[in-house]
Amino acid sequence: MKHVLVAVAWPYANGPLHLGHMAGCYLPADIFARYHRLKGNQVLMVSGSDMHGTPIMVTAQQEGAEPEEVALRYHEINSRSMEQMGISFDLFTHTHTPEHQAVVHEIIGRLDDAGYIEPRTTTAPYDPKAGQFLPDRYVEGTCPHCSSTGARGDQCDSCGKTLDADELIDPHPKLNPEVALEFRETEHLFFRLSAFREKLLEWLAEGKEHWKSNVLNFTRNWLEEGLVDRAVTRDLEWGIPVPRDGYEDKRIYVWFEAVMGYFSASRHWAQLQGDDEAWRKWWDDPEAEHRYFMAKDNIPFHTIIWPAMLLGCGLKLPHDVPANEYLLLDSAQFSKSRRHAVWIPDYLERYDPEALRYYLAAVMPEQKDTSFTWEDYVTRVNTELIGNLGNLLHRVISFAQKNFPDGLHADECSLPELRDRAAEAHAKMDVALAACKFKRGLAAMLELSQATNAALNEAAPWKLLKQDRAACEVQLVGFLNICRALSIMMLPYMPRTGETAWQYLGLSGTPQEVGWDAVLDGENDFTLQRPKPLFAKLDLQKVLEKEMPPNELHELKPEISFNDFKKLDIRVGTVTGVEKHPDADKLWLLEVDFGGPTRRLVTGLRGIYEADELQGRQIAVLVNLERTKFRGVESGGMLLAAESGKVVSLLQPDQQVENGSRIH
RNA sequence: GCCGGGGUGGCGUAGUUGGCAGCGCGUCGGACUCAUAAUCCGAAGGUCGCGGGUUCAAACCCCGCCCCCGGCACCA
Repeated sequence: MKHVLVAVAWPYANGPLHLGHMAGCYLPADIFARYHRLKGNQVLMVSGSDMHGTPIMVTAQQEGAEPEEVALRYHEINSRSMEQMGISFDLFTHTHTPEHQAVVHEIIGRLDDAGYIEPRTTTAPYDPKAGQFLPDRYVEGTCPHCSSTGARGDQCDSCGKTLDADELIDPHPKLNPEVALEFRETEHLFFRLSAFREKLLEWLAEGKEHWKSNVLNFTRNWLEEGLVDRAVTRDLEWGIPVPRDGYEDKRIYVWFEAVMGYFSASRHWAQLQGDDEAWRKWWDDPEAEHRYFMAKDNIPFHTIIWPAMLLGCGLKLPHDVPANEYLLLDSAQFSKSRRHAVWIPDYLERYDPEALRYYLAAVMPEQKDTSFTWEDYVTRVNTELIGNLGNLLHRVISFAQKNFPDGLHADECSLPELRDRAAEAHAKMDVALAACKFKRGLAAMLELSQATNAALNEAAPWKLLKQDRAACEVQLVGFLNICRALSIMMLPYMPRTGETAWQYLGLSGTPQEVGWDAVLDGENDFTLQRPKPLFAKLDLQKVLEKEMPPNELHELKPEISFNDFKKLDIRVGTVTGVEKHPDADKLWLLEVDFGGPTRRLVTGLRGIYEADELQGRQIAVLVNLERTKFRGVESGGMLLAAESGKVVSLLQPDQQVENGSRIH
């Protein structure tokens, strides 16, 4: 019996969860946790909502609400999604709790005692009118290198050099250009991340054979490039207070405290159990294993920053960080702002969570990005989940129940070969699940189901029934035992379905109690219940009708007046020249003829349109947009294009018109 | 440009100590009728991105190149 900590990345509480979140970390973590529980190991699975991110403040501002209100709202929504999807957290909390705050303060104290936290005085841009410090990117001024006027406090777009805000000449707040900025001294706490480079390299040097190569490579690369000490406090109001005099107006930077949630949630869970020390079984036991589940964007936080903190206070390091790649939607990344997403709450309104668990496990982005499409979802659910697995259970149980309503009995196993196949599949699954290879585990189970379908056709109990009823009964017990095995084996993937099948089989207790190692134990007696199909078949046409109409009128922007519209000067022009931007890979420089002198446009269409596709083409351009420079080159307008998922398509008049023609 | 991942039959994919290239969907033919028009059997279909090299043997190792995806730089 082992103690296994299943730690899952903390979702930002600024929006609902989508399929990518599920496939990326919550489902794999849950499959893993359920597998270990079935094995009889002690699992502690924790996560929660990250309440303090800047995106939440932005969302709150947009909605005119308080950050806490927004965060709690999404925390509730996401907690419910987790529950409905059957993600079996021992605790799904959030970072805006007294328990989390207490642990964060404790960890900072431990790091501080060990000499890894130090205050440093820096100068930062301060807006005297607003009475607050400003983030560098909200500061504008004249670039000391190229004298361009629109340089930001973090970088000058004109010459591309990175800057500090205090290098700018005549700095002012971007949002209030008339205010003269001051630079005031401000003290912040820094985490001496750089002190951990050697220790982290040592840690990564051995015993990491089971790590995914991308995780390991990515991490080593980061370390090679060197670690920079990072500020862990910020001049903000939303976040965890800093336990130090003089820091009353500051908060702990979210990247620093959110990862501590793994530890705080373990402790919080223990308190809720009524045993404040219960967490130690996972954190103090040298044999305990910690696994962290997340998508690839989170790798450095879990392989460098959090481990550094763990080293700094002498806590247990991750055993594995099996980060996934991304699940894409129709080959393009999920995106909240582009409304390119399938949200979990929307999915759950119409479809079966267990079918989604099946499908996402089958296409899980374990080695590389994979795609969700509704067509593929319907196909795989109908053919693999229902046709192969669901139908097998249904055909065996319903046939046996119909013909032997009073029960079946056999003294020995009538299908030794098939039982061997089951043993083989069980062993394969065991290896795969222990190594977090969930697609492989699922495939092993379906192979068994497929082989059982074949054996059933071969044995043809519906024929035998008429010739030798007793022999048929014995044979059916053999098949029912395979169904029994499958109903346990499917539990990590589809827990509710496994339980339902168990009930139809008329077996006592729950399959969870019986456990993983009892998969091959055979029963001699079955008294079945009349089964109903385990899954509902999907109709592709109907699904597409529901899901495909673009949600055009969702999230409509606020209404504007005709006068507002008249402010836009949109013209037709002809592209007369196309060149590459000298310093940027994604930008074209277009010369466009509007009937007078040509204008230069900088546009991000490189990679979408080839030069010869643009040359000579008429396009629609917003020409009175404020001029900005893109990596040093000024753009005289914005090209209009339609965007749908991955497709970007230029607008053009459907017949040749005079250059400079207005669009209205 | 830098970093990471990937290019395998129409589509989606497996293949980590180099040893006859597997699987699912789709297609075609057949079997069966217990089952959710489901299941099973068989067939067609692959220069394993390209070019070199190492080896008795390369999808796998080495070198060079091309293309795709993501991150950064950046941008919509």
